Amino acid sequence: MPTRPNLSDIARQLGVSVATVSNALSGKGRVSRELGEAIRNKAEELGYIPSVAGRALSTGRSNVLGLVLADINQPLFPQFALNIEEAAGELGLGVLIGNSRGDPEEQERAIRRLIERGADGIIVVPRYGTRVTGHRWPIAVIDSPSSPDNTISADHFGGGVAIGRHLRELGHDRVVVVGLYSGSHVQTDRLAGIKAAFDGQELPTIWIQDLERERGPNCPLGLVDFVKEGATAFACVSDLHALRAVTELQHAGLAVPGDVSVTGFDDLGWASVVAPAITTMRMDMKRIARLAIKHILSQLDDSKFEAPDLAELADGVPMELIIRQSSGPAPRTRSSTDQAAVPVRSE
Amino acid sequence: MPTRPNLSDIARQLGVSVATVSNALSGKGRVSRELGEAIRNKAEELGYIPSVAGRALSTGRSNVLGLVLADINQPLFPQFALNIEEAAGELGLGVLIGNSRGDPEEQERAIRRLIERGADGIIVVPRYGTRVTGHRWPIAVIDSPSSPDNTISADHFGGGVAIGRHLRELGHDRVVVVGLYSGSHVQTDRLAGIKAAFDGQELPTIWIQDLERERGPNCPLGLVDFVKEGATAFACVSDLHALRAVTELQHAGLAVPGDVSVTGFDDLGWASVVAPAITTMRMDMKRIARLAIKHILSQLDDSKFEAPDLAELADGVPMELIIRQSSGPAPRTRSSTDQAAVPVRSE
DNA sequence: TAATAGTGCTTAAACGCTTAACCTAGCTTC
DNA sequence: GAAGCTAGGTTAAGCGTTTAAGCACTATTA
Repeated sequence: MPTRPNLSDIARQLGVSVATVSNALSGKGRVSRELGEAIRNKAEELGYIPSVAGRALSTGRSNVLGLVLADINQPLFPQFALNIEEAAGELGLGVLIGNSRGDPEEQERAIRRLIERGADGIIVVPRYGTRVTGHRWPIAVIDSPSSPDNTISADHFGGGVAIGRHLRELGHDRVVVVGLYSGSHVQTDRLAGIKAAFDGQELPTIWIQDLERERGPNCPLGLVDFVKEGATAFACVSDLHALRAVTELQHAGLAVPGDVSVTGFDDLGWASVVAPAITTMRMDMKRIARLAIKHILSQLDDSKFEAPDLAELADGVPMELIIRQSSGPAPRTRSSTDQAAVPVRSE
Repeated sequence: MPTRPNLSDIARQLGVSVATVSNALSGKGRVSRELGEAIRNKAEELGYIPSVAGRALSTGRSNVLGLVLADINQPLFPQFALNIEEAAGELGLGVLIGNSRGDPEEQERAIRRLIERGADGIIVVPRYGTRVTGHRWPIAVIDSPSSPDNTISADHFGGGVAIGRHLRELGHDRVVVVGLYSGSHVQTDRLAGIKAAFDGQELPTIWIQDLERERGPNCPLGLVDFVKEGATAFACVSDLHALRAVTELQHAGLAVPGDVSVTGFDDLGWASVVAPAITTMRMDMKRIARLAIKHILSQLDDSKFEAPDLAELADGVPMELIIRQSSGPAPRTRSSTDQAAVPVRSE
C-alpha cells in the first residue's frame, strides 16, 4: 500500500503553509503567480492526489451520486449507468451504484445505503410503478411524465404517438399492442401514445405478464392467431418484446415485415443487428442524464447550479424514431376468407 | 439539507465521551452491557448514520470498490455490475462505477479516477485483450484464464468443450464457429474449447468484426451459404451472435433447430424468451464476483481475509450448460446433390 | 501624512471518526 | 495491606482538507 503524498508534504517541501497549498491548488485564496506555479509543479512532481475523504469531511460534500437501478431485467441498465456515469464525470462526480432487485422495500434500503455511503444525492430509476417518497435527500427520479414522483424522463407518450403514426402511414390499421405489465407508467404512457395516433381507438393489447402467469414463463405469445384474425402489425413497448415477437413470428414461418410488421422501443444494443433490424424509438439518454444530475445539484443548498426548468420539459424529453427493417407497408388487405392462405409452419 | 446526527450528539445526550460511543457501536473497546444498550438505543432513536468520510479519513479505508467496465456493448454489463454490487454489499462495501468506453487509455484513466475517489481496490472487466498493468493498487481482473493479467474468470475453454460436446452428441459434424474478434482471449478460449470437443479439428470460423469491416456494420453474416454447403450448426461465442444468427437464418426461411442448430454463450437476459430459446453456457457470476472481491480484500495489508486460492481455480470457474430449443439433432445428412432442397426465401 | 485598500501569506479551527494510552475504582491475592 | 488485575470508562491525537480570520507589508488616496 503506497502512501500518497498530501498537502502537507507539498507544504513542507516548499516551506509554506498547508493553507497556501490548498489555496493555490483550488485557485481560491490569494497566492502569487510564482508561488502558485511552484506549488502546482511540486504537486505534479509528487503525484499529488487530493483525498476525497478529507475534502468530504471538510466540505460536507462527497461529490458522489448514488444510482439506484431496478434490476437485472431492466434492459436499459447499461445505458442509464454509463450515461449517468459520463455526465457525472464531466462535473467531477462519481457514481455509486445500488440495486433494488425490483423490490420496493429493497429500493428504499438501497437508497438508504447509498446515503450512508455519503452520496450527495440519489438518482432512481424505479421499478415499474414504484413510488419514491419521503426522502429529505436530493433525489431525481427517472420514470415517466405521468408518474407521481417523476423528475425527468423521456416523452414516452410522444414516442408512442410517433411510432403509431409511422405504422399508420405504412397503411397498418389492425395493430396489436404488446406490453409487459400495465402497472408501469412508462408502458402505459407509450401505449396511450400509440392509441392516440390511431385517434384513440382501442387496440387489442397483450400484457405479457398476465399471459405468463397463465401459461408459464417464456411462453409463446400466440401472435400467429392475431395475424390469422387480420392483425398486420405488433407495436411493442420494448425492443425486448419486439424481439420476442419477431422471432416467434419468424419461427412460425411468417415474414417480418413482409407478412406483418413489428416495432419496439428503446433501441437496445442488439436491435440493429438482428434480422430484420428493429424499428424503434430512442431516448435522448445523454440529455436525460444531464438534467437529472443538474436537478440534484440544484437541490444542494450551496449550489451554483440553477434548477433545470423541468416545467418546460413537463412532457418529457422528445424521443427519436429509428426506422429500420422490421416495419414495412401493410400487406394488401386480405379478405376474411383468405385467412387460411397465411403460411404457418406447424412446429 | 438535513444535518445528520453524529457521534458527539449521542455522546452529549448521554453524558459520555465520544470514544465510548464509538466503541459501543463498533463493539471494539470495553463498554458495560447497560451503557452499550443505551448508546445503541440512542443511536437508533436519533437515526444515527455513521459518516463514511470521517471513518475513511481515520482508518484510511473507504470501503468502496471501483468497478471498471469496458463499454456499453459489453452485453454482460448488468450481470457483472449487479453481482459485484451484491457481493460487495454483503461485506459492507460500496461499488463505484467507471467506464472505459472500450479504449485502453480511457481504461487507465478510469482506474485512476476511481483510485482518486478513494476506492480501496479496483475490479476491471477489460476490453477485449487489453492489458491491465503497472498499478500498485489492489486490482482484480476478470477476463479469461489464458489472459496475461487475469485474476479470476469463468472456464471459457471448458465451456467451449461442453457446448462442442453437446453439438457432437446431437450428431453435428459440420459446425461453424462465430466470434466477434480474435483479439479477445475470452472468445479465443471458448473457440478453442469448441474445437477441442471435435478432436481439435479446424472448424470454419466467422469473425464478425472482419466481416463488418468489409461489408459494413450490421451486415448479414451470409450464414445461409454455409448451410448450403452442408453446415448443420453454428456455435457462437456469445448469445448476441447467436441471436443474430437465429434471426438471419429464420429470416431466410430456415428453421432453427429443424434445419440448423445455433448455440450461444452467457445466457443473456433475453436468451430464454426468443423463439427458439437459445442453448447457451452460463457463468457462475456470483462466485466470480465473490472471488474477485475476496482477492482484492486480501491484498489490503491489514486484511483478515485470506487470499482465495486462485491457483486451484487456474482453469477458471466452471460454466453451466443450459440446453434450450435452438439446438437439436442434426438433420439427416443431405447428399451433396440434395442441397438445392434447402428452402431459402429470396429477400 | 495619516487613513485606507489591497496583496500575499499564516494561524487555527473545524469536519466526524478511530484508537492508543491513560486513569480510576473495585476486586483479588498472598 | 500493598501489589496487581480487571472492567469501564476518559483524554487526546490524528486522519487530510477547507476556510474564516488575522497579520505584515506595500501601494494608493485625500
